[in-house]
Amino acid sequence: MARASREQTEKNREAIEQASSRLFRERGLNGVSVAELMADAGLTHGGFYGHFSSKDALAAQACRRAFEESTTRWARRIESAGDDPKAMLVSLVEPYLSAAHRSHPGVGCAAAALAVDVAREPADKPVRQAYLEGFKEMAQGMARTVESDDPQVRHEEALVRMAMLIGSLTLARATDGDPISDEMLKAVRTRLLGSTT
Amino acid sequence: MARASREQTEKNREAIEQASSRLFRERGLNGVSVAELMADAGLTHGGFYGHFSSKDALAAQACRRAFEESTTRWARRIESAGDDPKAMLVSLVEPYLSAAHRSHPGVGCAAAALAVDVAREPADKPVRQAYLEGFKEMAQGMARTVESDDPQVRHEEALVRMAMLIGSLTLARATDGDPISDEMLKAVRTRLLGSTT
DNA sequence: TGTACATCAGTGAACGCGCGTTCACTGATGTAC
DNA sequence: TGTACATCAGTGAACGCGCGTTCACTGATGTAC
Repeated sequence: MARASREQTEKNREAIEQASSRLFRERGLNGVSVAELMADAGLTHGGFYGHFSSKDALAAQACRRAFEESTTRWARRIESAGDDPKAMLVSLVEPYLSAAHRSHPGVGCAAAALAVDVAREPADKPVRQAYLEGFKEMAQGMARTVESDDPQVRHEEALVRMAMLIGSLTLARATDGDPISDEMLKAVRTRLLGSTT
Repeated sequence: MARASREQTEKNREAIEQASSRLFRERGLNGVSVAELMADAGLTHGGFYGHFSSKDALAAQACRRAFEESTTRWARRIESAGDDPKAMLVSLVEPYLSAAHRSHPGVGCAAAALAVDVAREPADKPVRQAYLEGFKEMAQGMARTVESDDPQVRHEEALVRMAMLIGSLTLARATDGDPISDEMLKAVRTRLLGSTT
């Protein structure tokens, strides 16, 4: 295989970003090598630097993409729930605190999967800015589910709910295999949605 | 330097565990090399395997030690607060959601610092069991601060609070440098302690 | 539309480097008498 | 208590390996006429 068509080149870049977005969430920013990412995209490692200037640059792009997935999914769910804040909240929380989400971090919430990795990156790494923007957008989505006319109240409540969701999911993943993992998801689901849901 | 005395050997092992407990929390289980750990303890890397059978074995031991720090601290604070559940809760939450805790993960909560790393480890790695036991002990401490006679209620509420604390701290670390980081800590503090505190 | 050729996306070997782990060695410690 | 020597904690070089990145090369793609 030699020179690829413009169309194919674009597809390849797409494949690299998609593979990275998934694998970084599954194994962490330092848990996947460039060679693995490229192999997962069906390419060899040498071509990587034709698409990205460095692994750090890709990390930022993959982070952006992972958040796009998450925010788009949330926006769709919020739309489907109509104008009912409670229904919106249910549509976000139910899938978030599910066993399926716990066991598939690669296609799950970027804010939860990448939080600790990003926290350990130096302040000047591009991935931090990408995370910050993505997280703010998710929090804005969550704010739409808060029943209040006060934007400040909505903002604060949204942050509390984000902390609960991400904390719960992260802890459920770390304790997966033990009953307390399910208990963790259930306790927060009940707290956010009420015991009847 | 040749053979060390029994006393010195014990001190060295202690130093390795302490360095690991701190550095693993700061940089993650895969973010520190054996050589760095040993250098931090004032030793050269070759002697490592006289103390531990593998880096994995040390990771489990360091995890246990980090949790011991955290649970001991919590137990001390709970004792100091007397029999007042509200005072107990304040004594745990105030320092937890502080800027100091955010900026010093190496001496901070093990459950928050290691959660994502542990979640990515295979089920059979010894560090997972160490995390699980440590987390359960912290949750039991938190359960003592819940005002209820029903153990089930205390357990569930403790899990919700753990999720809020760990989620909030983790997100505050990932967004450090932006105003939303402080807002995150403050929102959860207010929610847990009330606005007057 | 057909031909000649410059471009450049992807390949795979290679770079220096740091990793976890092993091991021959050193010499002070601990022990046997 | 003093002496002779076996033990073994720590050293530092070395192991095979995989990392991020570079680069000479290939040959189909895209373009100029």
